[in-house]
This record gives sequence, C-alpha cells and structure tokens, in this order.
Amino acid sequence: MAGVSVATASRVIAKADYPVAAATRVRVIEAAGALGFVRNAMARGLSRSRSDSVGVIVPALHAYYAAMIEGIDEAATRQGLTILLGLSRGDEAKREQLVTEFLERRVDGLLICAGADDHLPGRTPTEMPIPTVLIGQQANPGFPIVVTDNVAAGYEVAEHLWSLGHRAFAYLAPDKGWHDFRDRQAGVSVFLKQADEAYKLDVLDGIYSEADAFSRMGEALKGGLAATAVIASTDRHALGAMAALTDAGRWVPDAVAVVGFDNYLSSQYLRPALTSMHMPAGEMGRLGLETLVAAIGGHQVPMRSELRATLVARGSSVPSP
Amino acid sequence: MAGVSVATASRVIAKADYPVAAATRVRVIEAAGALGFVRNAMARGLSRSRSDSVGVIVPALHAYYAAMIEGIDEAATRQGLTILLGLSRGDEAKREQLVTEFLERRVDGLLICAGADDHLPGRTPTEMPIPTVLIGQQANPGFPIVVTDNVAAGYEVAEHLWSLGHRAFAYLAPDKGWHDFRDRQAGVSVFLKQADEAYKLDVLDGIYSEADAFSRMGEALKGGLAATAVIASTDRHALGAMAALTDAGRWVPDAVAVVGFDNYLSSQYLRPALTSMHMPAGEMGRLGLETLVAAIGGHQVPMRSELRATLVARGSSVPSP
DNA sequence: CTGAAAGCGCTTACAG
DNA sequence: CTGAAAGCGCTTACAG
Repeated sequence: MAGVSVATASRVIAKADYPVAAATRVRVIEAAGALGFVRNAMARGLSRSRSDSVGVIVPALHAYYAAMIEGIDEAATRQGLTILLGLSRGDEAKREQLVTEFLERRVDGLLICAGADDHLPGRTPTEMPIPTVLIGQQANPGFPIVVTDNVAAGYEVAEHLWSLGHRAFAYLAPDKGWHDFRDRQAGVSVFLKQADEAYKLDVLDGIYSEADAFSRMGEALKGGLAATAVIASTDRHALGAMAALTDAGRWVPDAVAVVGFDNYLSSQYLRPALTSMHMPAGEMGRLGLETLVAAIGGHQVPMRSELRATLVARGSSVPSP
Repeated sequence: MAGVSVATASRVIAKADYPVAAATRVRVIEAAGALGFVRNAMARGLSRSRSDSVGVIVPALHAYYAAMIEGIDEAATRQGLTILLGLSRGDEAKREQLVTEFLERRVDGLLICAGADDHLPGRTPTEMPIPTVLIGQQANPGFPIVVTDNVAAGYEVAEHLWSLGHRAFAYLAPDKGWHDFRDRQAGVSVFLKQADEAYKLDVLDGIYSEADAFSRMGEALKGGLAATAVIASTDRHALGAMAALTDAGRWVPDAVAVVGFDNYLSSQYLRPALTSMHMPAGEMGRLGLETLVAAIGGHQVPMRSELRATLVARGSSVPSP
C-alpha cells in the first residue's frame, strides 16, 4: 500500500534509527495507520530468536509475592519486557511444568521466586538453556540469587526484644523446609546464644498460616506458655497469634510483645500496631529482574545479592513487664 | 536423527492422536529426548495463528486482584493457556499500551480487571480484534462482563446493621469514579430510603487507602461524628477506620460497629474480628476466563454474568448501644 | 536509501 | 502411515 518492499516497511516499523528516506517513512507510517497494522511479535520473535519476555514463577500471590511481582513489573516495563506469570502453588511438578512451558515459549530469561525448599527437578545451571535468576532463599545451588539476609533480620528482632527486657521468647515456625523462616529463627538463636543472661526460647512449629498460628498459640497458652515476647515468621502468623493472645485475655503489648516479619501495609493499622521486620520484597523483585537482564545481555552477574531488612518498631513491642 | 521427515516428527510431537506407526513414533520420541528437543511455541503459534495465551490486565496486585488472578490462573491452567500479566497502575495510557503489546503478541483473548472508571481509550468492541472480557464494573459498554452485584451487597450490609438497631451510619467512600464502591454505597442508600424509621447517613469521601480512612475518620471523630455504624468500601478502609476509632477511645464494637467489603483472609483474625461482605474475586476470575475461552471458541457468551456477595458477620458488628 | 531472498521452526492440506 | 512443499509474518545480511 505504501509502494515499498516489506524490508523497507519492516525497517520503519521496527527500527527507528535505520536510515530510510523521510518521504518513504511517512508513506509507510500512514499506510500502517490506515490498515490498522499491528506487528506480530511471534513472527518477530521467531526471526530474532528473542521474545522480549521473561517467565516469572511464584508459589502464590499473597502480599509478599505480590509486592515482589510489582517490583519485577516495574523493572520489566522499563526494559520493555513482558511478564509471563506462573503460579506453582508449592507443587514441584507444577513448577517443572511451568519451566517447560516457558522454555517452549522461548522466554529470554526465567525468574524463580520462592522462600522454601522448592527444587528445579533435574535442572542444574548447565542444563538450563536460558539465563535464570532466583529470588528468595531456595534449594538450587549454582544460580544467581537475590536474597534478604534473614539471619541478620532474626538477629535484629531478638536484639530489639532483648533490649526491651524480654528474656522469655516464643518463636512461631513452619518446618525446616522453609529457608527464609529457618534463617530468621537461626538469627534469633544466634543472638540469644551470645547473650550474657539466661533466657528461654519455646518453638511452636508447623505454622503455615494465620489459622495455624491462632490455634497453636491458643493451645500453647492453655499449656501455660510463659513467653513475654512472641516472634512470628511473618506478619500473617503474628496476626493469628495476636488474636489468640487477645482471646486468652493476654493483652498485647502489656502482657506479651509480638513481632512479625514482612511489614505488610496493613500491619501499621492494627491496634496495637505491629512491630515488624520490613523485608524489601519489591526491591528484591526489581534487583532480580535487573540481574536477569544483565545475564541475558551476556554480562557477568553476582552469584549472590543480599539486601537488608529494616526493623519498624511499633506499639506491639514494649518493655517487658 | 529419527530418519523421518519434519512433518512426521511434528505429528508425533504435537498431535498425540494423529495416526503414526508405533515404531516411528518411538524413534521420534527417543530422538527428541536424546536431543533435548523443546518445541518452539513462537513458531507453532505463528503457523497456527494461535498463541494459547491470554493477556490479563489488573490495576495493581493487592489482595482483591491477587485472588482474582489466582482464579484466572486456575481456570487458565486447566485450559492450557498461559497468562501474560500487565499492571496498569490505574494509568490509562499504561493500560492502552498493555493492550497494544498484548495484541502484538497475539494473545488469544484479553481479560481486563477493574472496579473503576478505567477506559479502553478508543477501543469499542467492534474495533477490538480479539475476544475481550471485563471483570469488575467498568466504563466500557459492549464487552461481556463478569461482576458481583454490589448494589445488593451494599443493601444487605445496611440491612444487617439496621436489624442490629443502628440508625446513624457513616459510609467511607472513594469518589464517584469507582463503580464497585459507588454501587455499594447506592445499595446502602436504597435500603435506607425504603426504611420506615428516621436515620442519619454521613458520607466521608476521598478515601482510597487505609491511610485515608485512618485520617478522615480521625478528623470526623474530632468533628463529633455521631455514627454508631461505619460502613467501609473495603476491609482495608475498615482497618484504617478501626485504628482511628480505637485511637479515639471509641471501642469497636461497643461504641461503634464496623463493616467492610471483600472479606480478606486476615479480617477474621482482627480483634474484634471484622464483619465483611465476601466478594467472590477468585470466582469472578475463574468465570471471566471461562467466558473468554467460550468467546475464543466462537460461542455465544452472556453479556453480563452476575455473582452474589455473601455477608460474613463477625464481632465488629453488634447491636447498637 | 531500497529490494530480493533466505531463514527463523513449526503446521497442514495435498498427494501418494 | 509418510513426505514434499507452501505458508505463517517477520528480520537481516547482501547487493546494488
């Protein structure tokens, strides 16, 4: 319609900087507009062997991963990359299936978010045909990974409560498979072990949700739990624990201090407002995407990038009675 | 490597039911395994003019849309469809750009989630080249849409509070551009207007977040707000309002009842537990995707599918003092 | 500055 | 049951 070859048309549509006569350029653009031309990314991708897309796999879409994805999206948008989203639902087979699917779609890179013992079955770094970056602690050695220092975060929480005079603690934990949580707990232990006074630490484990925290904490209180400070693996677990404490007439923070991790937006509007370790999920996502882009670009990337958590002290943690 | 033509290879790889000699089939499968063959979805898509993917656009990833996406994902997985995710961040230009991008990628259909006055600039149904389904109220007539009856939901909330003896209400609203919220408010008004007793309704508007709810409610209380029942557009706003009430010494639920919408997972662990209208976001997502698949398949689809919200009464709403 | 042509990796009538 | 060949819609050396 513009009276030019497809080669020329392609050049004006796809490469803004390619030298094309101004008049020709105009004719092509006008024709494209009149025809309602929409270029075909599959054909483009096929011939360039590049899809300008990345696969993002998360276990689920709760607030922590949602924040991570928003960070990934922000960086991806800036880089002109489209996100293919996959929810693994903590299922290893599903996760492997998503990897295969994304590989078939020829994503330029893969971002795998997790905080637990999620494996990439049979996928070592050398077997993975495309750049892959992990976000959050997980059991896949050899891939570049972006993490937040959970040991330091746990350490700092314990230090905070210790400085408020607390000596009897309860830690609400899932099980050992969850690296993030295991490390937070380890950090707490590291601090306590180097302390110069006696302390008590009860671990309530098998806690994966508000509901678990609520019921386990309820039982523990009936069993005479003596802790004056409760450390929950996440704000969600803290919320469940606070409900159980309140229901048992143990007022937070007067009778028991509570601290969580993640610092969800809502936590500051709880009453008492919840003290929480802020884990920079969005920042991790952004950094992960940028690392991936560098790897796709053939650059050397750090094998481990570590961000810091920051304590946000609020009303739920006050000096021990 | 299997000593067959690409046509035959394609048939065993891509069409399980195509008649191919058993021995040939085995040779192809073995060769594919040995070669680590991964089929190219871009080439496949190009030749079939079908990408087996759908574009999903949401304003942001907070809990409501996260639940919606989980529903969409569940149905999409079942249908063998991959999700391309786009966050519009409430920005119309960004949204339009995402639509264009998804069109270039030749998604088989588009799912647009919103609850506000988000437009598809210059895209009428006839101009949209692919099947498109809307989820949540929005300003784009002519597209099939999946909604929850927000007027009925608002009506029911008012009825609930009325039956508890409340006659003085405050409604926390964003502005008129938000269809979901406007309808919830309308439902409240509809109920009250047909009531047979005097009542008072204060509207606090301009509320888009926990923070807004917290500060506007704080001001209103200082100004002598007389409401014994607060209706918030979402649980998030309810949380902010509850914090302001607590800080002002107006105990929930003894002095003031509070009700929200959305019924986030956490709401039941607040103390008092928050009474909330459960909006079936996941169900909306699932139904939206299924409607889209039907439309892609060339079937006739309903122009409007309406789900019902369900009231979950909890401790935050009790009889008026 | 422009075009002819090959190639990206599949699918699918069509013929045998 | 199998293959040769055209075609999907781009990009990009190569030549002019």
